[in-house]
Amino acid sequence: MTKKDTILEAAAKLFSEKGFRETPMAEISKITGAAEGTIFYHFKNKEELFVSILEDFKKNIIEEFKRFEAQAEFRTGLKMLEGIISFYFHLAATMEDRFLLFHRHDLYELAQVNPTCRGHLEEIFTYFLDIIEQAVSRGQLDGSIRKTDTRKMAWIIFSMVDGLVRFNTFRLYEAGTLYNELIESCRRMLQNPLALKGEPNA
Amino acid sequence: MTKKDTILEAAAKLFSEKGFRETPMAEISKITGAAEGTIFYHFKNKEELFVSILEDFKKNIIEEFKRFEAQAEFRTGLKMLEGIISFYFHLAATMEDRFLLFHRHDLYELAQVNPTCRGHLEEIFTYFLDIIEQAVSRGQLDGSIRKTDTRKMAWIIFSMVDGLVRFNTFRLYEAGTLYNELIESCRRMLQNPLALKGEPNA
DNA sequence: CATATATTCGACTGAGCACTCAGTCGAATA
DNA sequence: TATTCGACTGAGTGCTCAGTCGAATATATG
Repeated sequence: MTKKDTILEAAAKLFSEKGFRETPMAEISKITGAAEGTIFYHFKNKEELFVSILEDFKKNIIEEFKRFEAQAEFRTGLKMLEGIISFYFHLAATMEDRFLLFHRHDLYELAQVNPTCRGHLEEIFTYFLDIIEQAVSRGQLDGSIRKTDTRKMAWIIFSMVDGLVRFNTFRLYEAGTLYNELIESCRRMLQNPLALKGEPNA
Repeated sequence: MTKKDTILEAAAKLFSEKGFRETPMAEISKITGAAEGTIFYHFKNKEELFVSILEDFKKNIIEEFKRFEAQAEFRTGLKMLEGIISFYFHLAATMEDRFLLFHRHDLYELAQVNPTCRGHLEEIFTYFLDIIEQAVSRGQLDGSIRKTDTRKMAWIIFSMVDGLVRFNTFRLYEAGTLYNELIESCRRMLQNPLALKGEPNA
């Protein structure tokens, strides 16, 4: 691992745990053993370092989901949606620190002034919304999901799922215990009443 | 309005817009016309000022909801829940800056080290969850809502609603356009299938 | 009116911080 | 052997900012 990567990794951890503003460059330097100058040699400034981390997160998370999509097979769109939600929970647990970063306000603030940052953030959102929407569309075709505006439905589902992950991240509630209820609620929200007989969910 | 109130008001606005760390005391001083020393005369330190603002927000929002509860009347628990969601959206729009504060990470960070702050935050959450839970319980009694764990259901609903408000606050999506879809989704999520004939929702 | 108390003022302090820059060093290349 | 390169160093710089302090002014009280 190069020194640059070491810095990137340590900074990601610190920014996640303590926040962007609250992490002095001196601390990154101390932890990595790299001199402060070295950090600025690799990254123009603190902001660019942050954006690099976000870019990595984006790449990682999309890659993970691509792998998941390629490997998994679902009988219906509804099942696919359940799989996506489940995988989102799984990722949030295994990449907990990165999700903390993703849920921090720093990011949304920076996105308002830094176009590169905004670009990455939007790509992440768009990606999630797209695959949710894709599952909903498929469900509408195969009859497992009722007819609605797919994009709007995607927003609502994403809001619900990500909201619970956030509560979990902030230790306000143990989201895992809500998982079954969440899936059940989604089913009822989406299910095509006509399909009840033909496609049991048990 | 006393000088203290002027400071409180201006600080709330600035903390909401720019964040806690990003708002220097000097700016609060400049805007209010109060000297920096005056601010520290009324509030021990910056943190205490922030917590005072949170306390005000808590009082205001709970008061608003109390007024709403007292005035509104609902035929069923499900209708009551729809009313609550609607009112939450309404409040988020009219008290937009305070909600921004409520959705900022600053708050959750401070809550982890400052017990008073944590206390207020938990009271706010508890209050919202309680009234949602109350509506769900009532719905279960009158048959408009299916049987589930009421507390878990409250978390899911709150997560969904607050998540959309947050997207709106951060200008990621115009939450208003999702309102109808949201209500419809909630209905389906909660509705007691047995009650469909007896209690039409139109 | 005198005295005490509450409030307000703003210059000042010192710590913290992002970022700079002149220079080191080891490896590659001429 | 001489020269160039570029990763790396860390003391130094200038600025921002929360919080202090002593003086000034308003308000209340006897």
